[in-house]
Amino acid sequence: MLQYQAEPLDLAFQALSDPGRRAMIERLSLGPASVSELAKPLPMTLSAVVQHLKVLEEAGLVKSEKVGRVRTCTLEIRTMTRVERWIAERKRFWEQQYDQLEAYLAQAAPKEEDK
Amino acid sequence: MLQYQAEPLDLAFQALSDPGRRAMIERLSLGPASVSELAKPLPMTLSAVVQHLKVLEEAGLVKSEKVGRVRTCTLEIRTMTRVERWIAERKRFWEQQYDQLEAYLAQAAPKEEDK
DNA sequence: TAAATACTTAAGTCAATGCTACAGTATCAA
DNA sequence: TTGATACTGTAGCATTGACTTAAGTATTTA
Repeated sequence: MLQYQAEPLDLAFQALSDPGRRAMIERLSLGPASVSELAKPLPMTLSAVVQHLKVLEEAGLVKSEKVGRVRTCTLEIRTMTRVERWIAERKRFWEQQYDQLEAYLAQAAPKEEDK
Repeated sequence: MLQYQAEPLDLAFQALSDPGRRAMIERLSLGPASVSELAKPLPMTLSAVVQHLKVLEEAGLVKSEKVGRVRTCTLEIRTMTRVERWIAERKRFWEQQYDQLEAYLAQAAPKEEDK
């Protein structure tokens, strides 16, 4: 699947496709948290959470720093924005095309209210 | 991975994580297309494209209809919007929290310009 | 200093993915 | 009716992915 050079968007969408990882992102959108805080509500071992965290960090969606024995994680909002933007752009093209159709229909058979 | 009941967002993010499938979405954002039109620019067999198409349809990102021997595919903009919204909401929470921090800092040590 | 805490790392397992090849099945066109 | 089009469907294969268990390593706390 990702045996070629994976691009940023591949990694981000892939990371967001897992409900556990999305739960972690949801928690982090409320503010920084430690690894065990992220793990607490999830039905899996700490080990698994650490692995999910790695996926999120490699996707650039989360960054973390260790102080003492606690690793604190924070959301990387810029990557979220990049993902949002990709979708917004596709929607924009779609709507443009839709507008063109409307314009065409309007000139072909103008509605009363548009005359 | 998806051995439990997969939710809509799981499927959508998963579908969007593949560059080939994103290319198909990009093409469809410009307007409807047949399966072979979608396949033409992609470095894989038609068979593979059909399989990707199935993933996109199951995620609700694309719908298609067959007329004669041609299957025409169109983008399902509403699912795109749902994905966009999930991200926008996380960003909103994040920014709220950021605003609160700013407000706190402002009352703790007001800057000249804010007095 | 001994015990608890908070991770960290490495196997190992098993299902899910992304392909290709190959063998169809309906249209449509001459 | 013969051939080309435009898919469709399935088997097989190599990778990836999402865990768990088990065995650490630093830091704090008592």
